[in-house]
Parts: sequence; C-alpha cells; structure tokens
Amino acid sequence: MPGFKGQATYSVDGKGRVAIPARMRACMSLEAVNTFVITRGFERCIFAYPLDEWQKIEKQISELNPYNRRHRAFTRQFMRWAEEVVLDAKGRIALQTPLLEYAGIEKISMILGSQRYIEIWNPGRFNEYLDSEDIDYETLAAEVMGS
Amino acid sequence: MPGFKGQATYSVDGKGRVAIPARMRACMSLEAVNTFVITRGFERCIFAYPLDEWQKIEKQISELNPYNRRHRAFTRQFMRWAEEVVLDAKGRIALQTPLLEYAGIEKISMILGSQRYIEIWNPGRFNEYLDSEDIDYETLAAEVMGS
DNA sequence: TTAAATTGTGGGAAATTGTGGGAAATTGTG
DNA sequence: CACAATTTCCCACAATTTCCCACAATTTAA
Repeated sequence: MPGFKGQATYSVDGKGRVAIPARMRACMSLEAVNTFVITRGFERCIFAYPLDEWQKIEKQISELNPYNRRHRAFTRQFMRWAEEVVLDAKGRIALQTPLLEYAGIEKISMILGSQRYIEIWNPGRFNEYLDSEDIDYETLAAEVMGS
Repeated sequence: MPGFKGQATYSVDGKGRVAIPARMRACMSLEAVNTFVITRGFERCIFAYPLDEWQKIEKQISELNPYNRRHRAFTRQFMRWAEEVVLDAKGRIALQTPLLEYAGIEKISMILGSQRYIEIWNPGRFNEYLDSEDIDYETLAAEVMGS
C-alpha cells in the first residue's frame, strides 16, 4: 500500500469538479471502491481520504461517549463537513460549495499527495502557507525526524 | 455501516415536514425500514435515530433499575419525547409541534449528520452554540482524541 | 517520430432530489 | 352519527445532481 505522492495543478470546472491525478488514483486500494471522503482539513485546505482509510478514523469516532458534551461537540464538527464522493468515469470528484469556500478555491486547485490522504489547496494560499510557516526543509526534518 | 455525515439547510413546510438529505438516507440500514425515532436532543436540537440504532439504546434503557429513583427519572425524560416517524415517498419526516418548539425551529432547519444519528437545529441557535461552546477545531481534536 | 492509448476539460441530456399544495383517509369531539 | 381537524397519500414543479458523450492534451507504445 504505497502512500499518495506528487503534486499537480488542475482546474475546477463550473460544477465544482476536480480531477484526481491518475498516479494518485492508482494508489487507492480496491477496498476504497473508487470512493473518497472529503472534509475540512487543517491549514484551510480540503482533505480527501480514500474510503478505507476514512473508515479507520470513523471507527475511533464511533467509540466516543455520546453523553459527554465535549465528545458530542467534536463528533459534530468532525462529521458535519465530511462528504462521501465517488470518482466519475473520468476520475473526477465533485467538491461542494461550502468546502470550496472554506479552502478559498475558485478556478484552479493544487493537489498534493500526502501519504494517507490527498490535499486540495488554493494555489496562492499554499504559497502563503509556505512563507508563513517557517519551513526550512533541513531544520524541519531534523526537528521532526531527528533524534 | 458508514455513519451519518454532511450538513444541509432545508425548509420546514407548513405541515412540519423536513426532507432528510438523500446522502443521509443512503446511510440507513435495511433494518431501519425507513423509520426514524425522533426525540429531544442535547443542546436544544432534535435527534433522529434510525430505528435499528434506537433499539440498541432502548435496550440499554431497559436494563436500568426501575427501583432506583434517578434511573426512573432518566427513563421518563428519555422516553416521553420520543416518536416514531416514517419517511414519506419524497424522503421527508414530519416533526410534531412540541419538538419544533423545543428546538426553536420555524421555517428553516439545519440538518447535521453526527455519526449514529442526525441532528435538526434552528440555524441561528446552532451558530450561538458554536460561539458559546469553545470550539476551535484543532484544539477540540487534540482534547478529545488525545495528543 | 508517428500512431495509439490514456488523461484532463467541458457541456448537454436524463434522472434524482427538494418543495409545495390538494384530495382522500383517519382521528377525535360533540 | 355527523362534523371538524388532523394526518396521510398523491401529484406537479423547479432545482440540482448524475450520467454520458465529445474533444484536446498528454503520455505511452511501436
């Protein structure tokens, strides 16, 4: 099970459809049955989980205690933005308006493979993110992966 | 058995009918036989459980001790607002006046998927809830799902 | 280097979904 | 038993979504 890799800049058409790059589609397992769950991601982008990966997360959510106020709050926030979408015959998914607004995406989107999931960004916003977050590749690597 | 997800803003007509979004209807198991149990929810919204899910909860309630005063109190409060409703041909359910009043719903309702059940809110009240409850998505996630 | 296959883009037609309202059936009341 | 009020069932319409086809660009194969 290889993770999602690579990046691409694709157009978003009038119906909110975005193509998922073929080489990323090729990484999906059969259990995902050509289905993604898209939702609000961190840093204002859209996350797209292949169905089988999403189900692992949802299982954790289902084990929370619904009589605990904070657990309820999290379940609501987590689930209400999520949406199951199936690839069409041309390998595209449809993104609903609320998610597009959240991510500030209009005509153009940037698609990143990020191991277990795919990220969909407004290209400009992604560059701002790179500038704002103090990301020096080597420093970051040492901090996160270093001893 | 995927949980309910997504959100929608739908109208409530003069007869108190609300459509359940098609995406959510698709999540119901066959055992639910197109039936929901609606009741008072927490945070002043309406909860709608698919019948099979409700039955699991009712089973837990049935195991409470009827000779314990607090258990009796909880059982009363839990059961007396509950109502079985069947989807009509267009995928709607009818909400009775007492529940609509409890949730403060008039013309417009907000419908949230929340894993095991669906929530129906007055949209304004939902926003107030978001403001009042301290909900920063990332903070909440860390708190509930562990660091 | 050319031909064939695949991939990304767009749009029209068909099916589904959400909304509202009227008529028939049911219920409760006097 | 009759009447009013409510609920259920059914139909019509508009909006949206889904499905399908055409075409251009790119990649792969010969």
